[in-house]
Amino acid sequence: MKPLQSLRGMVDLLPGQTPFWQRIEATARDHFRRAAVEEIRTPLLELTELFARGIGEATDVVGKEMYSFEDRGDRHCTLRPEGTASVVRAAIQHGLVAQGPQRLWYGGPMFRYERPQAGRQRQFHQIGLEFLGHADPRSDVEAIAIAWDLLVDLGVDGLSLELNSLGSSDDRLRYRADLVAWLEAHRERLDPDSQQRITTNPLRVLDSKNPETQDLLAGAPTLAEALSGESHERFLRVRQGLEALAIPFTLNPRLVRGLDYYGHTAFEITSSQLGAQATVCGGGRYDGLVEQLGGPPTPAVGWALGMERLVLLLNQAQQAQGAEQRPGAAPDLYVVSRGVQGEAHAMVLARRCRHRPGDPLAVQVDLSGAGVDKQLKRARRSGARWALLLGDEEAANGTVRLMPLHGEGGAGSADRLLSQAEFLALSLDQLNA
RNA sequence: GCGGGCGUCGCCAAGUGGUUAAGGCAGUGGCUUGUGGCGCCACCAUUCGGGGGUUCGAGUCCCCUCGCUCGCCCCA
Repeated sequence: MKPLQSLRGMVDLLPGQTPFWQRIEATARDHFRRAAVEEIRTPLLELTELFARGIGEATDVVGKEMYSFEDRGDRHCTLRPEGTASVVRAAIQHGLVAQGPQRLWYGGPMFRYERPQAGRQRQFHQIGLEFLGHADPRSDVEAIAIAWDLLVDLGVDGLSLELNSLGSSDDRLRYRADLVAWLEAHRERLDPDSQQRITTNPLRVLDSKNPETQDLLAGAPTLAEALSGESHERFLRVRQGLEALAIPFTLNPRLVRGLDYYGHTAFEITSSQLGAQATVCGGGRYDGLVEQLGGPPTPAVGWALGMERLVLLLNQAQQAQGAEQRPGAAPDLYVVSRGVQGEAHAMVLARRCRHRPGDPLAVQVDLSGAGVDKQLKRARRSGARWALLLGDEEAANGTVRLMPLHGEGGAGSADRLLSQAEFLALSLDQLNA
């Protein structure tokens, strides 16, 4: 029988990798706590309509990337492709937005049916932040600052923050008309992809990777020129806020986000050290979404960061430092035993060590029944700091042999014969002595 | 959905038409029924992702398929 494999684009996280994930999660939690942001957890499965209405029918995410199916009650269900729509739905459903501004974060798996490549999988993980009910440009600044500080704290370098303003929906409508007219006038000189997008999503043409198209675009009307005085003023205040916090950014007038709900501030944090999928964190303002999903008019801003891409960067950073990979769950103590009495004794002592008051120890018991030298070899490889040797003699007279595993160590010279009670009473410092 | 590259043991990896599929790491057993990063010995792929074809003969050539990977599109 052939062994089964995971589904394409669905990735197992093996023990060698999980410490990176735990570190990111712990750091994120800490930053959110310090910024008074509360966690919200929503279902992985939602009605398809939520995403269709929230993200936009015409977007790629909704048009071709959703994991959708009908359940046994003929409901149209979709595995969430992003977090914002669900969070907004939950906040409306439970009256959160009616209770005043909300500062929320979430984390977990998202699903998009795309061709996997570096930094992109079908099941991937995001951590996201959503501020609901704040219109002030300072909320944009704070949201971005939290993301920036988190990434910096994780030790990721080579990051850059790119910023743009998409203006109000009126601004965009006006600009869109101007842009389409201009693009139509230059249609023959555009690459085929961009020609397509004149009708499907003209703003995206600005983002084209075709060099000739980019050259041509130098003469196109810009979004910045199309901003109303009010939008312009708002964007200025966001920029000033970031400058006041000494968070470096570059203006990118071509930055256009792919989900329909974004307006005004849009930003991405990218890394030069990733492949083609260089965006680590992306977000912006989405003032119309809450109302569009049936809630009261509520301004909002948020972002999401891609865990896999962050893990990629942390891996690279570690390799660059040549850091040695230590077992993630190395025990303090490795218990080696021999003989019927000794083995029984080992189980009892291991449990006492794990549950002793004061300094509980992380203990691994060798369960192989192999010879003592084999067990000691494994003890060393486990990364444990000490080994405990237990045989029938020790079991009979209530003693243990304690052996430090790292450091110089001559043959057998360093092990200590202790009574059980003495051993259990040793503090971590005394163990090292 | 569209391109490019790749698929030999858990991991790394030789081998490019002629059979006995190297080697290293890890693993298991032993030398050693109780003592340290070793060392030595043994075991560890009837089979080269899968299927079909060409050939006297295929891991090696051809076709199909699956998977991985990088890129496009798009996004975190």
